[in-house]
Amino acid sequence: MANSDESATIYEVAQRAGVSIATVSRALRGTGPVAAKTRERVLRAVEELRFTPSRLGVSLASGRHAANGIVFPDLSGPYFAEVLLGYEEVASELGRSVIVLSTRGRAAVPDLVRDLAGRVDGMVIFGQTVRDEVVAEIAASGMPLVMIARGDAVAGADVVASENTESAARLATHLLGHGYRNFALAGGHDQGDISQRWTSIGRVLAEHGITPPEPSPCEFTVDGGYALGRYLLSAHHHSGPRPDVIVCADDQVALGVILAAEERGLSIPGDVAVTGWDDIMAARHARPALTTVRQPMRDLGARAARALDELINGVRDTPSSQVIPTELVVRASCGSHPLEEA
Amino acid sequence: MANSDESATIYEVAQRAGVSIATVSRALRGTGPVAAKTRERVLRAVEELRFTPSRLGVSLASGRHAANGIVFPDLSGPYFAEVLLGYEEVASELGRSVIVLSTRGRAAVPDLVRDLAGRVDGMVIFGQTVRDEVVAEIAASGMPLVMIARGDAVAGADVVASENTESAARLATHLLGHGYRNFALAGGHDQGDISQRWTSIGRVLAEHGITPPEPSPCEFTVDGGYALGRYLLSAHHHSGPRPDVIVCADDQVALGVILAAEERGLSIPGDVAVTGWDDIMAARHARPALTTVRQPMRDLGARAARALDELINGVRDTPSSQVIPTELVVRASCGSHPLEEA
DNA sequence: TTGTAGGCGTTATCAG
DNA sequence: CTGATAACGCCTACAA
Repeated sequence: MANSDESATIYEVAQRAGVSIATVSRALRGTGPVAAKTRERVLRAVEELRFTPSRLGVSLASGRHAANGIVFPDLSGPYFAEVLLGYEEVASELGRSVIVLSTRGRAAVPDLVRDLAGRVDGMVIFGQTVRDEVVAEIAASGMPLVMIARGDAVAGADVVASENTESAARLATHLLGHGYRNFALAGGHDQGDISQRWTSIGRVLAEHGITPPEPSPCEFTVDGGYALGRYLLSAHHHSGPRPDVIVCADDQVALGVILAAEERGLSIPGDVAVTGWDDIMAARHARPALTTVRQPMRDLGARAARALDELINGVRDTPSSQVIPTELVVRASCGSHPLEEA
Repeated sequence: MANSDESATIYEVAQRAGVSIATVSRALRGTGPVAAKTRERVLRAVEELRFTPSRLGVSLASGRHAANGIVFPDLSGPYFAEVLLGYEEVASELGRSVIVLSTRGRAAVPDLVRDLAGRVDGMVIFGQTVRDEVVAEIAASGMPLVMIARGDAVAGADVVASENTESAARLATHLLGHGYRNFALAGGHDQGDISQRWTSIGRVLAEHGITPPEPSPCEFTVDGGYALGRYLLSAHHHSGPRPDVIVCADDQVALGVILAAEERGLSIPGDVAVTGWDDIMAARHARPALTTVRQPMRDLGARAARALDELINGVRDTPSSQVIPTELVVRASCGSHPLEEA
């Protein structure tokens, strides 16, 4: 078999079929009239040569990449993976390839994002991964844009986010119902979805005459939560009493805090209650099982993909904003539940 | 601001700088001599027009996509996410974009893979995601190819896998040391890395005079493990005695089996021991903590990316095969440890 | 040192 | 119905 390394071009097909390249293109794309007999000849030539149109040629001529990008702050942990899953699934169904970019640990993020922009027809960006200025530049260039989990809107971009304010208030209220009064907030963030939650929790606490604590910063990983947990639960570092509940920015942080508590010989929720956010797989299986707020991560990705497709195809001209509801998932880590058990 | 929607071309830059496009190209790519003064004019024009070379143009002319693909059987669960993380990180460092494709639930996989092949300079494919015939076709077309976690080799393709046979034997030996004799294997697979493990475990059992059990098929998810666990642990469905240890194909299955055991009122490891594979995050936090075999998932991705880069750049002409060692992680779910505690 | 012109692989617009 | 031919945006011999 003389397997040529390079794949055939439309010219070779045309020559073999004894027609012009225009006819080949028409026959293949059904974009114009072609005599049945001619089409057959073309198709046979295509078959024999195993011709596949070059993506580059198609894209250059049609002006479309048939691909879209997604920019993550990080790819570690279950949260982003789930979003990607939902995104890829829908994008693929819509006939679009997915190019992923993680900005984690990368220096020249703006350049990477610009490069990505040159490869796609539109992109999704997680809030707080790319400087506002760069996002604005991309948006201004006319690139269809969908922001995920971003607090403030960007001109011309769609927004898909999960609900934060109400669910955070529900969580706070639930914890107050358990009788906790000395809250600690694990995982600081001055903008984006997490800050929305802290603000909401702070408001509820204030309504109950409790001064909202300042969120303690930490990395959003198990290790980060562990380190912060050790700090929060050590007597040395605190003037006031030990917190009776630690509300964590996400489940990974919460798992780390639980580890730290165990190490200190503290029982959960007996000595200190812990809650997470997201409802990742480990939350359900943890010891104790983690009270958390379930985010519809796949749906987040899926909706972003659909919104982006609408933008790209010009189905919609006005930007849309979707907020997906979340669900409070009460498990053992926040204490026994007198209400439910009554 | 008259922000043109379309970005500038090299022609506009050339015109503004009062030079030819060839000079612009040379100035930008440093691919030929350019007078310092001329270069300056060009760079200023580039700046003013915010010119970014079109990827399509560059790729078409240079014959390179500066991108590579990766084909997953699925994107759910922590395993694939970790591999992707390692892969994207290295690929990005090497200046290559990453296009992901998940074949899960998709009908026209061969077409999707062919399309992907048209967008990249090389690709990584997980074992058992694409029919051998199609893989061979891609390889024969001259596309640099790296297979991950695939049992048998493909002509011309690199292979990166984690070690299975030895670690499975180690696991089996450890469990025999606990005194277990009635094994169940959860998660059937007739080829690929998982079948290697079963084979290895079977061999060790046989050496101890135990007839190796047939692996029970199930979906590789928590739900799949739960369903199978219910079956394996129900008296009705078994003529022989209940298994005293269930070795699972991966951690997710194991977590599901644990759930099923709990539901049946069986204690782990008291009534039945359970082991997983991979060491995903939930394994460490599960109740009881899961004995498992840690796979270096990020490293798997990272090495695949490097191997692929070598193939693409022709650094290597003979295919390489890497096997990454794994680590037996003994936790509570397989029983108390007299040896360690002695 | 710089410019001209051909090529990369399609699509699409015109004439025929 | 079909065939030239001009884009699309860039790179790079080859000439000047």
